[in-house]
Amino acid sequence: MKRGTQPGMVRQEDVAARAGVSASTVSRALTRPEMVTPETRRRILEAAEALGYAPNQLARSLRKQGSRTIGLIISDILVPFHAEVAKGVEDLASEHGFATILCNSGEDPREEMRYLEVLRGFQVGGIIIEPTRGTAQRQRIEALVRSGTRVVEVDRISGARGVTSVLSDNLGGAASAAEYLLSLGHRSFAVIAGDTSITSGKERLAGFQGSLERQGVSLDPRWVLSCPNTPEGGYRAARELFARPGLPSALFVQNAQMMSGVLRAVREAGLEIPLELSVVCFDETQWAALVNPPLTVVAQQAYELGHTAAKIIVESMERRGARQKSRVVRLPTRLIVRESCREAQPSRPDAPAISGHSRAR
Amino acid sequence: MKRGTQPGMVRQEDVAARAGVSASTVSRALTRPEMVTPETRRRILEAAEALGYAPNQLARSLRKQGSRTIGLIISDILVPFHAEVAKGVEDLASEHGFATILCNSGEDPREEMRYLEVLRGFQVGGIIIEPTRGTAQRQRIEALVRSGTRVVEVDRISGARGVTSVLSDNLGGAASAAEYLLSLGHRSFAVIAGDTSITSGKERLAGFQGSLERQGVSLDPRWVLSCPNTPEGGYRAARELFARPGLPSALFVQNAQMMSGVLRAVREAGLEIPLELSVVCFDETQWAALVNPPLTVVAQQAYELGHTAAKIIVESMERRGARQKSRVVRLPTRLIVRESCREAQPSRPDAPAISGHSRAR
DNA sequence: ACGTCTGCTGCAATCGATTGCAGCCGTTAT
DNA sequence: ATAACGGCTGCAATCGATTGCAGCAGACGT
Repeated sequence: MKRGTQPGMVRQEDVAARAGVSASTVSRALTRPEMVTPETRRRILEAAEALGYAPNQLARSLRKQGSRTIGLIISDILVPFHAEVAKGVEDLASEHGFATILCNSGEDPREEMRYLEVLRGFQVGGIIIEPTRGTAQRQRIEALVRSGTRVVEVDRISGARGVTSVLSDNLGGAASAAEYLLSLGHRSFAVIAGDTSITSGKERLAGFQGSLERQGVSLDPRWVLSCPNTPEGGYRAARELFARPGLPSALFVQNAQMMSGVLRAVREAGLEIPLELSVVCFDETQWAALVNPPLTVVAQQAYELGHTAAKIIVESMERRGARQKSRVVRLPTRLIVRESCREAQPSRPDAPAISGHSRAR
Repeated sequence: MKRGTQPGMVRQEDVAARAGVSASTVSRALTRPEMVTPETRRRILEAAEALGYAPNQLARSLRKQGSRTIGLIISDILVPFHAEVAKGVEDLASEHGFATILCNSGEDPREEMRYLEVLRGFQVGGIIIEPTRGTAQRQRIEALVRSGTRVVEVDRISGARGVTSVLSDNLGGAASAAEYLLSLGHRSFAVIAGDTSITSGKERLAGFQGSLERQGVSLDPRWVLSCPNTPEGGYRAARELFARPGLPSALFVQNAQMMSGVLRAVREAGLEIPLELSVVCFDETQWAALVNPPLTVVAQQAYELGHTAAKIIVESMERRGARQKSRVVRLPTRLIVRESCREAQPSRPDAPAISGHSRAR
């Protein structure tokens, strides 16, 4: 009767009964084979197989004080960059027998805090998070770390002390874009910077600007636009830029989400890339090579970002003694040159307002 | 000393001590407020807050015989369609206080079986799976369902009895593509069908072909190519088609992954779309409107697919009495007309082999 | 032949939250 | 005044796997 309520529930004890041993022995046969006579072990495995036994991870984790689980908090799995990070995490996790709990914070600090709490409740072995700006979360993260939870940040830095971060060399990546444009002769630039309150945005802007300045070229702040990191944000920013007189000859877009919006604006404005405007953007995507013209981009190693973060957590769990010390891992970026930039025209007297020719269908 | 090992671990008992009650009362204050005096409850909540208490979900789930968790098995989170499904699942789950465990099967039946087992071990409340072909998995799924685990299939059908499936109206979607092309006057067609051993591929092909036949047009099987559901697969299939003489005037590509490969082949072959070839593909993507020309596609409600599947599981858990009966939910598709098709030329004497002009950069 | 050691197994406590049952106290009806 | 009742709380068992400790058998040495 009692058994009937959960027909599928097979416990170690059931396996033990069938194999004629005690539950302890079953446990040992499964987790520490060397402690059990081969013959006994064989009988137990056979019984387990016959009954379709699967160990109850909840009970195991409860006893072991920690589950083989990694919590992943990202802003939005629909953004290909995040999906790649997630894949990297999941691959490494599953390779080591860990499960991945996926949480979409939607860039909302309150959701992020809630998830942090939820994951703690699940006794996860570690948390990988892409932190939003905000001191409340930073403090929460610090508290978690102090209480012994392993936390690794990806893509951004919250500023919390004692946390390891894995991210791209945003400075270097943006600088390589700047250098490339400079080498083509460009001297006037616009930047669609996106959300500069998060570290990645800040770093990319600083990298781009710094590289220019090292070459004695200054970036006019009126041509640097902040906006939400979304296609819509990019679209609006681009529209605003294109509506102004004296458009610079080159544009740097700080991520691919915004870039897709920029392309829409480009199309609507009837601008010719790279004829009238050279463009480089951060992030490689499936479609960067498919659009017209193929885009020159700064590629991040998104998969490796996630993979590395997960590896740090798993390794710190395996050798459980050593307390992880915090550090920052930077993964290099790579400039992929395609066809969205061309040499700056020697010296147009002064940049004429872009012509208003009708959209080229 | 013992306490010192896990400094962050606060238990109900600790909260109870601080509030001057027993652990049972703490439990009730948290989960069944009406059973506790308001004043007591207030003291308990205060103590919990002060100590930073978070309930141990593992212990709770162990006792309750089931966790508020949904397992999601998909082939690859990098495919935008799957990411959207995942987002739909995660959104609904988190709305109801469920966590989502993400598993990438990589389309590998053995991985899929392994994950099924892992998820059972986690005592998940339900499993959402995108099943690969194969009888072994079908049987495993049937066994799971018999043993009381809630399983919902998305996007595809494994054939397992007793399972609810949520998928797109592939037949209707493909038919709408066919009808549209027919209405433009096309009479000769090629299809890049992808993997026709999985139900979605099979259904789309059947829908396309069926629609043609109802109009008295037949589909020449030599112009129907199977291939892996990947960009590379689409690329190779397209190359093969383009190398043959007598290319039909319209092409149907059965998903977006393959479509991105097809575009590459189109570019390399120097084909003009829609001038020399009209194209429709299944799946809406971020980039469908960005490429040249913007693609006419059959859009699926991917997010809703995941959302609906998760809802079925959550609802069946809430009213735990009722055993879910299996059913099939079909979500409609929508044809989005852009610019990748044009009217068929009245009557070219006979389709000339495509010209081999050099690649237009 | 006896003691000792090694290797395997079982017993029982444990992880933290939940819940049936019983006890306690104050209130109300008779 | 006493009985009955209802509301709130605590006790202790429970979920399933793990593990320190002890027991037991067989091997080996002397």
